[in-house]
Amino acid sequence: MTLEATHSGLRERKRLATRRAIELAALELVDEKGFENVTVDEISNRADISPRTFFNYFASKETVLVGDAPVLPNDAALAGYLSAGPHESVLVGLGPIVAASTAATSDDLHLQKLRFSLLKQYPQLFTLRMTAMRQFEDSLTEVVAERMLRDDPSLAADEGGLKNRARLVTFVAFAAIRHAWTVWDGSGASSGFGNRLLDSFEQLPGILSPAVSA
Amino acid sequence: MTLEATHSGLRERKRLATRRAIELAALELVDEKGFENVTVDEISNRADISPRTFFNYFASKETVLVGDAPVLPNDAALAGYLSAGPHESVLVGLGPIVAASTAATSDDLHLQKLRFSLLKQYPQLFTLRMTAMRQFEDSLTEVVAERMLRDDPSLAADEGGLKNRARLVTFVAFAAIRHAWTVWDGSGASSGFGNRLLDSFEQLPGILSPAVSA
DNA sequence: TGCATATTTGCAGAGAGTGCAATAATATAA
DNA sequence: TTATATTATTGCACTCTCTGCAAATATGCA
Repeated sequence: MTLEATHSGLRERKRLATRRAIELAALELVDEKGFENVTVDEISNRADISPRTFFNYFASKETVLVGDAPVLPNDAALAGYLSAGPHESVLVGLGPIVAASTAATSDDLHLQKLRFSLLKQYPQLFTLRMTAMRQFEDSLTEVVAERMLRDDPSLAADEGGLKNRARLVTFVAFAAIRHAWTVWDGSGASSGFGNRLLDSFEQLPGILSPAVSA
Repeated sequence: MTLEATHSGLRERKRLATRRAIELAALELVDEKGFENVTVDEISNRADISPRTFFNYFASKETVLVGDAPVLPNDAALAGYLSAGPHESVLVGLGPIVAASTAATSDDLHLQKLRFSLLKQYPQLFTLRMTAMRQFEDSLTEVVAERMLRDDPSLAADEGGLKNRARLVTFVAFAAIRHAWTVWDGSGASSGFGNRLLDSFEQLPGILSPAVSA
């Protein structure tokens, strides 16, 4: 139910098909020839549209490659996180939520793999994707803040402090996401990315411990 | 002692002056009119050089704005971190090193403030700067790995695991850097950025600890 | 069918960025 | 100082990205 997806007239379907054709053409071409050796004209040719139409769908040659940012699911996992109580880590508990968010992609497997490979290969694209995630980051920060508030209602007294603390948690969560990306070897698709993600989250408390458990 | 800085003939000094003039012109213009309303031609005009020369100094309109990435200092602080021993946190101890690295800028205060303001205002620029920090990130990861090895020589058995662990530590350190940036209000220059940075690092244990102090 | 609305396309043009060759400035050695 | 080598600056032509606008085309709906 993506706003207009239920309508699904001929127009809608054609638009989606065109969008997908452009993405596919772009990803394949860059995979074949390298980012800097591919022009928008070529992409448009392969996708059977005019160059002008390309820019009706995507703002730039980069944005067509990075894909949509994840969206926070409004489901049971989220509710569970919010009410987990003060004995569960505010940080590690974020793992399953992030995993659920990133799993909900409209891409098929082929596109996903191409994207992943390109994001690893071109830091500029990876970084652009991270920028695109800012909104997701903000939603996450709000969720964390609410969870903290539920765990300890007295935090409401210092709203600014709460927000800052929540932001730090979110940033660290994104560090875990980056880590999962970096470590996940495309070939080792043996274990899905979701598991890899949870793994990185669970490693987080441990990076402190060499000093603590001494 | 930056490779050729000791030479300091007329040529070197002119080059530096030109570089600085371009940076200043670019930062001021973007501050005055907004990023998208400034052209390379305008920047070149104000800096009294030809547009072609602009691209001899900087690869793009963006790179002139973000400044150079920090470099790891090879000093006492670094040596202290490496030999701090297993009872000091591998993560929090990174704070002073990062603070020292970011403090060593060739920018004067005016440029620094303009840059900071623009990086906050334009996410694309902030992201570009983060990309530029990748090399610094790699150096940091190596330092962390060596420190871990000194703390526990048995880790040498699993080289891949060590590297991954060190990477996670570095990524989390960068989360702290981002946090410091986000929280630091330019106006509140009352406490320098260095202190703000240390503050964020010291908040990390409170977030990573398995459970709150319940 | 006929009308309203959305999509595609071509075209002209601004701006970013590059390669190349000419020119100017600086360094160096006699 | 002068001749010569090296490096920096510049102009020019060119490719590519991206935008505004208006004409043409396709779809939705009564």
